[in-house]
Parts: sequence; C-alpha cells; structure tokens
Amino acid sequence: MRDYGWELSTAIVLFHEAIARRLGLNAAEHKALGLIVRSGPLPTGTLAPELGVGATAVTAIVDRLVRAGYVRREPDPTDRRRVLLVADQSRAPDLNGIFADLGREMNTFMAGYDEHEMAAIVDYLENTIRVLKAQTAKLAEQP
Amino acid sequence: MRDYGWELSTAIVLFHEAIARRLGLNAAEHKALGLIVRSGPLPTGTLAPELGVGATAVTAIVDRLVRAGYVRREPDPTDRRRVLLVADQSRAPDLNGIFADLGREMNTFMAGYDEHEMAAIVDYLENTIRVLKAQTAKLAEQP
DNA sequence: CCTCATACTTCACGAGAATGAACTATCCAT
DNA sequence: ATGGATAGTTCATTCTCGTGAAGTATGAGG
Repeated sequence: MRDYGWELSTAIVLFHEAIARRLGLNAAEHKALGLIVRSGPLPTGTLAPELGVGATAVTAIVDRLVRAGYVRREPDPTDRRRVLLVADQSRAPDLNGIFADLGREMNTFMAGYDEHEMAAIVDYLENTIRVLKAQTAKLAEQP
Repeated sequence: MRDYGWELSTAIVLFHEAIARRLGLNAAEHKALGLIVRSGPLPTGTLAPELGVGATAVTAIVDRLVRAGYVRREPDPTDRRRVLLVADQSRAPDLNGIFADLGREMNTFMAGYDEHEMAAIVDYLENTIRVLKAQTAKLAEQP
C-alpha cells in the first residue's frame, strides 16, 4: 500500500527545494523570503528567531535578498531604529509564475469535488496541519 | 480565507527541519538517511545524484551518518567495489518514535472518515502528489 | 592477460555562511 | 536631559561543506 503521508511530504520538500534552486536562494534565504512575502513588511529582528540564526546572520541573508532584487529595506516610520523588509514587486512575477502554474494544475481536479468531498478534504487538511504543528513543537521543546 | 496549501506546505517543511534538528543532522544528511531507510540497502553512488552533490561529498555525508550511528557500511557481495548503506537498527527507535507518535495522532481523526470521505481524501492526495512532482520536474528542467 | 572503466576514498583547498564583539543610531523612563 | 536598553550593521574570525585531482581496489571487454 502507498504511504501517502511520506510521499506527500517528500513531494512538498522537493518542490520547495526546486523553487529555491530556481530562484537562486539557499534554504535560509528562501525561508526568509517566504516569511516576508507572506507576513507583509516585517522588521529584521523578527526573522532571527524564525530562521534560528543570530541577528548578524539575518543582516547577511537580507543583504543577499536585496542584492538579488527580491526584497527592499524601508525605514519604519514609527521607530527609526527599525528596518522593515518588503517584498520587491519587480521580482514578484518570478514567484507568482510558479504558484500560478501550481494553482492552475491544482484547480483542474479540485473543481471536481462536490460539497461533501470538499468538506472532508478541508477537514483532513486542518487536522493534518494541527497535528504537524503540535508534533513540531513537541520535537523542538525537548532538546 | 485560509490558504491550506501554503499552511500544509510550511507545516511539513518545519516538521522535517525539526526532525533533522532533533536527530542532529543537516539537510543533506537527513535526506540521505531518509533515502537509506526508505529504499533499503543502496550503494553509495546512487546518493550523489539524489542529493545533488558529487561522490566525494557523499563519502563525507555517509561518514557523519556512520559516526552518529544511523547507518552502517556493508560490502556488496555481488560487486566488491561497491559499499552498501544500511540503516543501523540501533538508532531505529529514535526515528520510529517520532513517526509512531505522528501516526497515532493522525489516526485519531483519520478513523472518523467514512468510505466516501476517505476516497475523496485519497484522490486529493494522489493528485496533489502528481501535480507537485510534475511542477518540480518542470522547475528543474529549465535552468 | 592487459587495458580500461567503475566505485569509493583521501587529501588539500576554497567558497559560503554563521558567530561574537564592537559601533551607530534611536527610543524610553526617570 | 541623561543613562540604559533596543535595532541594526560592520568586521574579523571560525566552521562547515563541497569540489577536483589523485589513489586504491575491483570488475569487464578484447
């Protein structure tokens, strides 16, 4: 019998790696860009704990993202010590193209589910996400 | 509205990272161990293309896995130039514990689906895996 | 046999990236 | 206003990892 959990997990990880490779980013840079794109403008300091590195490493990571054109540094009007990281729109097409493509492919079969099936899938996703987060936290807390 | 695809993707990637961190492995080592555990004893050479590194790097990666007790090197009886990599059972509990825990948590809600719901979920998973693999290949082929 | 190819390893080297200490600029509390 | 905390950066250093060339051992074809 197929192990869907493992297959899906592997497929997602490989997809992530392929994106990073395509964008010319290493794991830390890709992760940082994901957070910036996702969570809007955010101060440099918040990335350090998320990436599991020190503040100085974040500066270097952001430097590379800026140099590659994915991110811009902007001053925070409410606190002039802070630097806000914003996704640079000039490079947005690179990212959007990938995910638009994926979204289109996903829709071709997602459109075929009726309401009941869709509810089951959503329930499965919500619970899987919840369990994964809980297990991740559990793994992290016991060093 | 929640973006389940992104949330699931992130949760899986973070879960993977947490496992690697827990096992004391970097990304390449974790990936190699996954392949060895999954695909049974396999010769060193097959890892190089999978990991995207040269043969010399594989030697170093396997060295670390052996020293950490996750893998053993065994001679290939059919070709004495080859070295077969085998998952070391002494460390298996570390891995099994993590996945047994996850499996138990997953079962608590998976058991609640009826036949029709289960079929929808399986269909969703199969198609998602198929699309992800196709998109990964597409990203890789156009450098 | 003898030659060439293959599987893996060893070694010296170099590139990338993370760290801690020190520095600048700004905010906040008294 | 002034002392201390905070945000971010710079710099020198260190560490990890991957590479390419060379070496050993084994297999395979003429």
